[in-house]
Amino acid sequence: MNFRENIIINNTQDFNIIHILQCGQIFRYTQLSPNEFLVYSKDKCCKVVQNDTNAIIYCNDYDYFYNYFDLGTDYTAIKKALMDKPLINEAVNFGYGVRILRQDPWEMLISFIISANNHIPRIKKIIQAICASLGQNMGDYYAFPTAQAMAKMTESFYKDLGAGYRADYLQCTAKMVADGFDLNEIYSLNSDQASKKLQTLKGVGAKVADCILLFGYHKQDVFPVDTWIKQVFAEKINSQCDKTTEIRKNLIQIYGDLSGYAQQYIFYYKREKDKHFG
DNA sequence: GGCCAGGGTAGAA
DNA sequence: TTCTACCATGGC
Repeated sequence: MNFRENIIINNTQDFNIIHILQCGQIFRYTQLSPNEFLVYSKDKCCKVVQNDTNAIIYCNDYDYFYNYFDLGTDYTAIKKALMDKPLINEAVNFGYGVRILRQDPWEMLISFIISANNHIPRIKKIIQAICASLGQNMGDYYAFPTAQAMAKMTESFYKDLGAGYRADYLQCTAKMVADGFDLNEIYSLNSDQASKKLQTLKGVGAKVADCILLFGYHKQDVFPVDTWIKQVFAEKINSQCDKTTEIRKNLIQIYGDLSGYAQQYIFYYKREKDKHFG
């Protein structure tokens, strides 16, 4: 692949590509070597090389990927502000290089509909299959397909790709967006209003809406509560309460406008710990 | 081979 | 408004 531009990041305390890619916010990337990754967004692609002293993003659209990796945000300050809050210290020390990517709302919408009650490896596989069959051929890879391209396909098409009972959600939601559901309007709404609007789309409930708002619209006052977060909440805060809405309300009360960041550090920490230490 | 996954929907109460 | 049964699939 040919890249004309590069972005050099000298502060590796606030940028670690492994933390960024494995904290559950993105499903389209491939590992080339222990420290080299290809990352895909919409119809674009970049290569990230992580070293001890710096990280380099090779791309063909400097501005897009500067914004995509949220390089204008001071994560040192965010981590400092989070550190005096409960539960977060170990998680931030572990996943210090996490950043919340500014991804495409439409891509997040489809990706997190697929994520419902699903495993991450399988989510990646289904998204890859959708791109390969409906996305524009970019030569070395496939773009994420448009709503129009996805709306043309039938439910059984998505079933054949392995989407299971989410096939119907994908078809319906793609058609609604292709028919004029305005994803840009969400930017101007507050998180509660935005969540309600997103939940009028099929396959989008409270948790999926939170993920779309956090990863697609960079709204930080939301806290996606999945099974992993539920486990942490039960272990560390309150084992009696298992109602998702109550857990979410509690966590947002603790972390406020930094909820989205806190969620990512905690999610990454919990999953990696379980992966390596059972 | 059974358990579980970045949960949501429809229908009941 | 809140609670339940049910949902397809495959990684582990």
